[in-house]
Amino acid sequence: MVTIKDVAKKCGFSVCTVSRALSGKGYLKEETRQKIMEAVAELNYRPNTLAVNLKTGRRQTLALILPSLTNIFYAKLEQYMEAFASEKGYLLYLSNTEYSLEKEKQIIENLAGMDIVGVIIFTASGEHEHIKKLSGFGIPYVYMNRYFEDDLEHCLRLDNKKAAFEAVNYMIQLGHRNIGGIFQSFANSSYQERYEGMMEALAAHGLTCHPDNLLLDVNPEDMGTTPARILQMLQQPERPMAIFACNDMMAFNVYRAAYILGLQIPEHLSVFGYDNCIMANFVTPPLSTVSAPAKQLSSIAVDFIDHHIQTGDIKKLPVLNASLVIRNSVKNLKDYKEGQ
Amino acid sequence: MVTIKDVAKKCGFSVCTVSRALSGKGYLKEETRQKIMEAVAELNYRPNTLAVNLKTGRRQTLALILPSLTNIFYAKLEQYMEAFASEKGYLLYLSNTEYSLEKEKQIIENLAGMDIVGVIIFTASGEHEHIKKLSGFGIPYVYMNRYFEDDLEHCLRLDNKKAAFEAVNYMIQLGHRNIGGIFQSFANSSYQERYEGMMEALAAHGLTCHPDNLLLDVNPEDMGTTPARILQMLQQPERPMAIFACNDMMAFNVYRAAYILGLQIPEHLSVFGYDNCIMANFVTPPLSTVSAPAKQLSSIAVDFIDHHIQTGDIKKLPVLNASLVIRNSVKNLKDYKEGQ
DNA sequence: ATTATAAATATAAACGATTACACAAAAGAA
DNA sequence: TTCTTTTGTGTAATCGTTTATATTTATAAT
Repeated sequence: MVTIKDVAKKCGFSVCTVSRALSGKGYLKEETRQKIMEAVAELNYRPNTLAVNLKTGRRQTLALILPSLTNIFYAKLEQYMEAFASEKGYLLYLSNTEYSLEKEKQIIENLAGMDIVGVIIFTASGEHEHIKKLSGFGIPYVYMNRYFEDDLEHCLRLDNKKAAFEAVNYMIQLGHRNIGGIFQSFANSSYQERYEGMMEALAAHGLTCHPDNLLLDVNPEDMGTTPARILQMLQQPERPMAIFACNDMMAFNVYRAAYILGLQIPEHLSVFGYDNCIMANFVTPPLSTVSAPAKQLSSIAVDFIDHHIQTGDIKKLPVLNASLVIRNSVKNLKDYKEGQ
Repeated sequence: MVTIKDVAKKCGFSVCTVSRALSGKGYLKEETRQKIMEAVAELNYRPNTLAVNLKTGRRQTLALILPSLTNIFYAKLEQYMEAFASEKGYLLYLSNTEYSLEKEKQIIENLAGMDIVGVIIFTASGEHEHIKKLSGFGIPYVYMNRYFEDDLEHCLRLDNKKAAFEAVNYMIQLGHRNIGGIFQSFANSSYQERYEGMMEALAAHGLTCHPDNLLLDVNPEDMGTTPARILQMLQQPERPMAIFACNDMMAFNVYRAAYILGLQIPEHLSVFGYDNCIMANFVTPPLSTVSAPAKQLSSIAVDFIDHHIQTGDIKKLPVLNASLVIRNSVKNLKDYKEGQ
């Protein structure tokens, strides 16, 4: 590696002068600067950020911890995060836990020693003691879309319950009565909230959901049993006529099951998703889904961390609302009846 | 920040002894170790990796530069890369250029100073002088799925031409004659190769492609004109009965256009994709596509970099083959004819 | 008891940068 | 000329670690 010392030797000035020439601070003869720059160019010198950051104490990297990147919702978020972070002068270090708590813990543990100044995390599990530790290291952090009663000031939340309520309510309004649901593990509080929203919407209309039409604790990564469970649900005599899926990926699983069974969406089966990922536009028919304000979410998260770093105090985090994006995956039974 | 000095002070031993206790090297009384560990725990001390890496010269981070993460193919690759990298003891620094050459250049420029020891890049453009510079900094790098004549030893290639040939040939075998194509910019050599493969397959059967059935230089990010161009192509009297798309995302655009026009796939229109991204499984009907060996690609790339770092020499890179994954998006016209 | 060896700890020099401080030369003011 | 002030450059301390070397103490060998 070529160091600042090599440059100094090459051009005959002191290390300090070279450093000055590069940073542009302090007095410097133009001629000297030129010579130094020449040497820099010739040697292909680049300052070692390890050393620079160690010396200056400037730490400029934020960590974004996601459970997955194949869920396109996270991929979209990553884009926004990167944009906002770089706007504020931070680099983004991306980490992917693959839904593993172990990996998450390991990453957090490493973070403390890395030159990381803030952490934005979509934790995969309900456990979060390992994350709270970051406080001890003086590293600001924010949980995305999670509800932890004992650490609420760090939770940037979405009103998942309300959004799910609205989605299910929408289906009920269109005349659906027999509505099924598919949910991932409640260890992720946001899924629990979506579940509660669904149940409340049902209850508000005096409806219930037959246990056979409710899939709980479904594992998104499991390409084996997940499709099987959905197929099974759809083959019962009392099968649901509409399904609320806890996220788009689950909704796409329903699409596939429907395809296999020869069921047409929305004619024979209605589906509602959650995430509004890009593919929701491209499936046939386009999926009606809940849209989380990814941009806003990202902007607030980065701003929260930045503010904490700059001032040391904790900004109050809002609870954001998601909205419904209506496309063509839910049949309107009202029109149908009237039309006949 | 709590440093090793603080720990030393707290427990009354020297900095050096504390360092030893932590690394487990050299002689150390068990009692001392215990005391030190207590202090470490009490102070919540974590070594500063900036300093550690600066001192040890151990640089352990590889950079993976992708043009996008919303293209799920890249997301999948990221997963494998991370797995293989961590297997070899590297961390992965992920960077997303959003298809911008400017951003790519900027990232490369920064890399030289960061504690980055190797670069794996899917460059978005045909320009690559900025990447070749990495050699000057002593940073190993590998281009993924690109063909650069003047830097071939760093190109990990897929035989895109062959794969495209096979895909189009497959459609021809099933009886298709009027086949259209959709391609992104040829600045990305891999798309040019796919184009050539298609043309060769056509030519091999004495077929050609009407210019109106060939969309070139389509911009994947452009949600405006891209769909419009596809719709237009499909509304011509001489519209193609089958389409070879340069990647799955483009194929999904065709799906959407077909949905809008009321064309059924594959009954009225056949489609072949390229990438075998996860969603190819979930669209209706499941998409036949070219599958790049993502795992192998990742493994070889990481191994190449690692080998270069360890030994200093450049391993010869192979040209990998992609394979066809046949699902249900291409109609079999032969059977159809015979069936009638 | 003396010496050699092993075990436990400390001192101090790095790693590659930044920067406070010191110093010298040139320019301007008296 | 002499004293300030400005400009240009160098010296050396520092960031938080690791580690070669030195030093002390305990143990074993003679």
